[in-house]
Amino acid sequence: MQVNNVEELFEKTLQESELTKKQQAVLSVSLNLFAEQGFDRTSTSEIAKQAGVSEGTVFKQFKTKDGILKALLDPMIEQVVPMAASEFLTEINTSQISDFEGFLTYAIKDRMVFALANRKQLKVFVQEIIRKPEITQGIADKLQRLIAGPMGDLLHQFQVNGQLVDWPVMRIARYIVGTLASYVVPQILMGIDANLDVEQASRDAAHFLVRGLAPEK
Amino acid sequence: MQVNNVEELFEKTLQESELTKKQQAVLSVSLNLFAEQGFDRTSTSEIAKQAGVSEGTVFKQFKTKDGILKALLDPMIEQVVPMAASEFLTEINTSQISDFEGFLTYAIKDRMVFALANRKQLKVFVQEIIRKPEITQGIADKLQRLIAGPMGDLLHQFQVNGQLVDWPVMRIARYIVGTLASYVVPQILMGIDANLDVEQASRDAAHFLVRGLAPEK
Amino acid sequence: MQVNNVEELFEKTLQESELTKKQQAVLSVSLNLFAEQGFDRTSTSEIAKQAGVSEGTVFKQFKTKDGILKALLDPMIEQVVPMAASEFLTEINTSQISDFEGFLTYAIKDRMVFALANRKQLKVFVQEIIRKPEITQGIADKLQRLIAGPMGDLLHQFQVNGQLVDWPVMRIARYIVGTLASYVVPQILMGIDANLDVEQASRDAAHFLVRGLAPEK
Amino acid sequence: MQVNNVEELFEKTLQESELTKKQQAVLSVSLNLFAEQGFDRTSTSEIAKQAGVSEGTVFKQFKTKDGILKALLDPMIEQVVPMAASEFLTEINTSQISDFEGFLTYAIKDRMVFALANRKQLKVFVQEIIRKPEITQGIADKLQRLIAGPMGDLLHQFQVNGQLVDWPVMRIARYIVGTLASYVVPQILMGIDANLDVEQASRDAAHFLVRGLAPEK
DNA sequence: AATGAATGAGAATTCATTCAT
DNA sequence: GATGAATGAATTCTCATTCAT
Repeated sequence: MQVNNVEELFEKTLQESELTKKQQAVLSVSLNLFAEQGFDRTSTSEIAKQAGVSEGTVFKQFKTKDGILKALLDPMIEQVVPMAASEFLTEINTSQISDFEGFLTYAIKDRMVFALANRKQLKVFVQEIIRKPEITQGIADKLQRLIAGPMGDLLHQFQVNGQLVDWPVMRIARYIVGTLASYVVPQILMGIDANLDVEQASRDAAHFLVRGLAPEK
Repeated sequence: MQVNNVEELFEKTLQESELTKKQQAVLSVSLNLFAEQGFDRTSTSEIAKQAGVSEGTVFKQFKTKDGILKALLDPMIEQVVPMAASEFLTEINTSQISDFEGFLTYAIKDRMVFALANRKQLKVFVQEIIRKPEITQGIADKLQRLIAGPMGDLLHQFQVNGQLVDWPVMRIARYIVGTLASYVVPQILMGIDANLDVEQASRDAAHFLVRGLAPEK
Repeated sequence: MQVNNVEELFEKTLQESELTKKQQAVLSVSLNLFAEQGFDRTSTSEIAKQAGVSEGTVFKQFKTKDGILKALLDPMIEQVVPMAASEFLTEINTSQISDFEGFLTYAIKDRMVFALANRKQLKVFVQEIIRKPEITQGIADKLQRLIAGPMGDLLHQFQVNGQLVDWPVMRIARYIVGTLASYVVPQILMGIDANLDVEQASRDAAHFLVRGLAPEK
Repeated sequence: MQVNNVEELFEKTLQESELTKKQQAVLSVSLNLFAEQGFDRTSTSEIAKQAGVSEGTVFKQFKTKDGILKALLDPMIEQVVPMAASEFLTEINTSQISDFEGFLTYAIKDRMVFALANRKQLKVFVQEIIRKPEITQGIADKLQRLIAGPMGDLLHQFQVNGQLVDWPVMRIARYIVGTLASYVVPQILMGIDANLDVEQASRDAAHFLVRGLAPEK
């Protein structure tokens, strides 16, 4: 997992798609504009102008303005919760991490990298979440199932191990996510400047969590 | 501090204002619509219709659509950071709280109540923050000054007391805010249903933080 | 006839009217605003604000916005053409002016003073003329009747006298009016600064006209 | 120089532009409506309806209502003063007109034709001048420079020749313009009917001016 | 007579979307 | 696939006017 070159990750994914150069430009420009000024405040004509294509071209591939949004968010959404659940967790198991702090450090670093690599998409995504309550509910359900399911099982293992306090999994998950967010959210909202040392930050966060979540005497 | 009746707090404030009934209705309806569907997706004609007034009336008092937003957020914004700094902190000192966990419990409960009482405004406020980067920067600066200033001094006292780990204040503040947010953000995003037990939640959060932030042996 | 204090002439007329102070203020402010920015670009609320009255008051006396315009122009319109025809011309006869240049000097000076005293009203009036073709036609008819009637008779006398070239009265009137306008129009359009020496200007204009309109050898 | 077919001159210019038929219709209709009822009293929806296009189309090309006005006036404005100064005056010199009356006849006829060919635009232009004092000042400055500069030199030649009275150039220019205006302004204000015999009128005007401006004995 | 909140009919302008070329 | 002129519904905002107090 490389922390570098995270910036161009989206561009590479673009180039591997079947889209023409112009359609790629539309997506790329749209992502930047949506992140900067919001979906509603970005007009399709502005997208066309900045992408150097005609107004018609914007709609040729993506049909509607919402279609562009979907094309931007769908690939990422599938990675947020599911990847956390499947690839990510199995990778955990295979690497035989039985150490809670090690697990936390790894998991937090992984999600930090993901968040930074998809900073703009996440910003757009958060906008959408706020705007559409039905989405919010859907996300909440998925999260709850994740915490109750695979993630819960994992945490439960650490509780049985005597490495994790005996609180409800929901409460534990809350603190983990909150701590992760305290590093990631400012990065997403602020923009470029942010030179977050991911290695250090994930170790710090894990350290704090391990202490706060240690079994009570 | 009353946790109940939080819902009608805004309505009461409205009635004490100098606005006519109709203008109050405009503000009240606007807050709900902005929170539900976002500022950009709410048309002034929809506001007028739901408030039972003419379109002209909407603009008579607030001049522009942004004027309505300002009328909704300004009173609250002045309470977010400053109140945390002045009234709130002095109240802490006068009540002679030398106990870190006590301090945390009180502070967290206070901000939770504030957040729940201003749930809708905060939702609208968050939308604005995301939309206008210049605002974000302003908020960030204020926060940093708060943490470096009064809040930092307070935390430093606890460090000297031997009740708080010797990490940079910024890091400590990060975890406190992150933990608080982990309770409050879902409430803000979800809507009414969520019946958070503020007393219990603030005790839980403070307890977790005290363990995570205890001085290292 | 005083050339001085021409500025306050309208204000004095106002004070002699039966209008209340507030209604006078409405008229006075309206005249200035109409002259500066045009009738259409002046809103009744702006009038109210500048006049220091409520929006309702503006309509109490004058019923409609057009009513204000009418109240401003009517008194002046009755002086433009008719006065030229009646009071003015009879005064000429009684003073026994048989000298063409004397007549011209007097007549031009009289109309110059009138124009300068009613500068703002004339500006508003010209705007109206341009806007409403039906008015234009009415004015044109009146003028033509004046020139064919009393003014024509007068000019004809000078032709019989051998002091005026034997051209159609219409043509002669054209040059007289054009020459007068060449002094007055810039004053009306420009504003205050222009300090026209009415005495000198009327003598100059008359002198030029007498030479141009002298009988051909 | 053809006096006939002046009516369709604007239409021809339109067709030679790069505008689509619909955009041409917008301009053409706008010119007529602005001239008839004034800029402020003409709504963009009325323009759209009469031009047989959608409201969106009106703004696609010209961005704003003022943009339409600009598109109508700009081409003409560049001809009013400058052309009088450059093309026009040089043409005078090359044709070796040393006769003052000949010069006047030519110049007046030229400007009459120009005014009649741009009757509607001039009407709209005059509306603008009255409305925007800052424009008025600009025009006045240009005119003054023209009269002080090339036009003044020319007039001075005639004074040296002994063909022109020894008055200040400003005064002479005033009478020339006033006399020209006395023919042209009624045409502009009245509308179509006016069948002005340009040949005859320019000869008449020049003749009158030559007499009024002859050197004093 | 005066007030000023309220009205509602438009006004200019924007914008996602379509479609003939 | 790409273009860009054209669309028309929707949006924010203005303004003359009314009316209860």
